[in-house]
Amino acid sequence: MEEVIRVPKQKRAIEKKEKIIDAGFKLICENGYYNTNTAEIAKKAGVSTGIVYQYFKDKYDIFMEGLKKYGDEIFFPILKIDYKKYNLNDLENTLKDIIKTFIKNHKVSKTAHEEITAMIHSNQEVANYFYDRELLLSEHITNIFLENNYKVDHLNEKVHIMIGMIDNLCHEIIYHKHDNMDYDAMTDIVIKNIEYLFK
Amino acid sequence: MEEVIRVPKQKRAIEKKEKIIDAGFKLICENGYYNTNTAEIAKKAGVSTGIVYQYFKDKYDIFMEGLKKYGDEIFFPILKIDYKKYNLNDLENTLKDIIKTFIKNHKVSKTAHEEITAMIHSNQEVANYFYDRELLLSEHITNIFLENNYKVDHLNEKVHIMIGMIDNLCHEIIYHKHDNMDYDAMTDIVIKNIEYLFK
Amino acid sequence: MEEVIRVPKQKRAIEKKEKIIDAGFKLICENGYYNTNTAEIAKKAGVSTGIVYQYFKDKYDIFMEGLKKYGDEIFFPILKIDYKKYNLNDLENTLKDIIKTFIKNHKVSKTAHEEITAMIHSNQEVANYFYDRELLLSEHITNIFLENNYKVDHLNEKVHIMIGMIDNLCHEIIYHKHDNMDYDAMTDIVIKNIEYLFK
Amino acid sequence: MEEVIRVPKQKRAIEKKEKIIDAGFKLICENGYYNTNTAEIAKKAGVSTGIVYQYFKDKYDIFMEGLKKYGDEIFFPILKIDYKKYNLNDLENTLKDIIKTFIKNHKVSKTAHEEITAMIHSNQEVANYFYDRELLLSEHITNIFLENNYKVDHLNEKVHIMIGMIDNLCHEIIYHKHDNMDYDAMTDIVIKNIEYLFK
DNA sequence: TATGAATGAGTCTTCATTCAT
DNA sequence: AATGAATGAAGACTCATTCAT
Repeated sequence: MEEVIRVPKQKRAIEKKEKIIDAGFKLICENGYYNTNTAEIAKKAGVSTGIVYQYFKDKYDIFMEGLKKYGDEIFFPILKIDYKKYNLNDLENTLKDIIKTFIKNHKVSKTAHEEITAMIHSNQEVANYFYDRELLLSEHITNIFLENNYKVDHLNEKVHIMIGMIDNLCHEIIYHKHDNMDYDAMTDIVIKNIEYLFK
Repeated sequence: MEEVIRVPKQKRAIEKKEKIIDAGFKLICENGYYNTNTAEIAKKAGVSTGIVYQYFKDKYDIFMEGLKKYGDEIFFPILKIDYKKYNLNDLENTLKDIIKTFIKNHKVSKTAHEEITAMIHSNQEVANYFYDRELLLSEHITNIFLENNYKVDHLNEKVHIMIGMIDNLCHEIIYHKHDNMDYDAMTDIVIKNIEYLFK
Repeated sequence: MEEVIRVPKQKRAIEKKEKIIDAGFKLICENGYYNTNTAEIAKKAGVSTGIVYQYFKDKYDIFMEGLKKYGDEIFFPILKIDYKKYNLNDLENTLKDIIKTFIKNHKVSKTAHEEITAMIHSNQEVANYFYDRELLLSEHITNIFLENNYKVDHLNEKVHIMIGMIDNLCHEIIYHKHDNMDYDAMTDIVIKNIEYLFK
Repeated sequence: MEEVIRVPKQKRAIEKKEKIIDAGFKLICENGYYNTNTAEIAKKAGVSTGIVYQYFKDKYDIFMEGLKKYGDEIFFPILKIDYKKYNLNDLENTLKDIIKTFIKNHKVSKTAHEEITAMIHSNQEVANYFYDRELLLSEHITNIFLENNYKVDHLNEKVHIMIGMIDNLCHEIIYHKHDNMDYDAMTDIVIKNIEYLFK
């Protein structure tokens, strides 16, 4: 019976913790770690400053839990893609699809990534996170090719180059800071290049 | 009475200002803006904390002057290259040369860049600096091609793609975090790809 | 609406209150008032933090009730001794007995006393408690002598001196921090001195 | 030349540091470590909160420096006495002199001691301080006797007992909480007892 | 009654900036 | 011009106490 009564309490507590993570991580991603203080986080989460420290060791802990919770989704959404759905016989459309996926979460990801990047140097845990995921991303994409019987030399290297190209392209498309750029053309060029890469 | 930021005219004064910029910018690039305090900067510069504010409006100003002074050298050394020296008939060696130039300053540049990137979002001036230089870099490289009578469609886009590829390649080579990568092969692949791009 | 401190009447409630007093007073005696927090007390007592404030006005109240409950037992166990049992014709053995009694509870008492003493200055109630008990202790011991027809001048003063000597002796014996001390000899000397005192 | 100019600055800085120690240690001795906050200390010292941390690592450091500076003077003034001045042939007057010395600084000492005692348990450094001084005090008094060719058994033990008696006596005299006490008589009794002790 | 989540005032400490000298 | 001591606002974190359930 006690169990039954306690459950909603736990649920509420969990929800509150989630709210703090969400608020904290969002603020940090938007404004940076040092431009975000615990009072703001608490306020945005709709809680008092005190409760924050009931759920988290310190401010850094909030951030780290946010990174664990949303990191993949924000920075590496492509990891969630089921590569079995791809048919690399139609590489062009596959790439277009991947590019679309990249773009979809790229905007928030890029800002967040840049606000956070500085922490990679001062904090090993953050550095490890990104290192691990980049490795996974490479492996993941490589697997897509392997599954589709793409047999090329230096697959690892080529995948890495490809990811970089797509990443740059997406960044460019999203921010399109350069008004003398034709993004459709750019996309085509990138795709052609990748096709050349894996020929 | 309005505070007056002194413009040093005497040699010693100028040297002092330079020392502060050098010390401050170096520390910020290495450890980040928020992990560097003015006392450290003054100490490393060999001056008193008070004098800092005779030459600079605030801590941010030190950083900004450092960026103006060293930014190009660190982040965009390639802008300093005389493109007339290149002969694009030998594109391969030209690219190898460019890659070498990138790599040379890339290491310090990359750490610095990552420590600083976060400031792009909170500060328009920093954002503008990088935006302007990226534009210049594109133009600069584009000019190398134009000077060498490379006439291709979408030159701007291709140059941008090329710069991205080189940038990624250099980053990978310098940090070579991935032990399953063959960097020589990777370099060759990138060069081949760029050649394909401009064919 | 005024807060009401509940006076527990049901057995379970009374037990709960006792548990809180016991846990709280013990922790405070061991670690000090400011090094003990209510969460710890509640946890050690096996109750929720909230319930504490149903039985006690505040943290200080817990301590004070603990002092009232255990103070005599810990700090003044000698007050519980039935002085009729003593035969001061055999002063030596009587003193040895008293010393033994002192020592028995001295260890816990001394730590507790030292952790608590600071509160004497900031709180009149605590000060009064110790003042009253010291008085009682003097009276009590004095009575032992009176009952045994010890008629000496300045009995009050002598009793006070005696208590001090015994207290110091016990403290020394228990902590025996000084390795150049012969505690048996010391005890003998003290007893001799007290005998001299009441001759 | 620089040296010459710098000296007064250093002097002022040292004075300020002293002021903080004095204010901090006094407040802590009077009100206790946990009842004294850095803002109060700074205010009483006539400085800003910030400067405190230029001179001291933390609040505890202020206390500890105060203990080192004033500890002996407050808690063990007798250590400063030149024991060569004593002639133990006239033990009575010597003791009266010692008692006077004890009493002089006893009042502040006792309050301070009690406020501080709690820290002995949580902090080894404080514990060591008092342990060392008590040892020194014993040695010091013992030396007075040795210098005066007092040859008795168990000198250490007797000295310890004597110090305890004097300490208690002084405490009683200063606070004279017990209105049924004749302090002159008590002093005489104590002196007689000590004489008996060393006979 | 009982729970334990929640509150928010209070504390220590840091650091960009100012000021007396 | 130069020093470095001084300022004080701001931030992270704690904890006695209250409150919704």
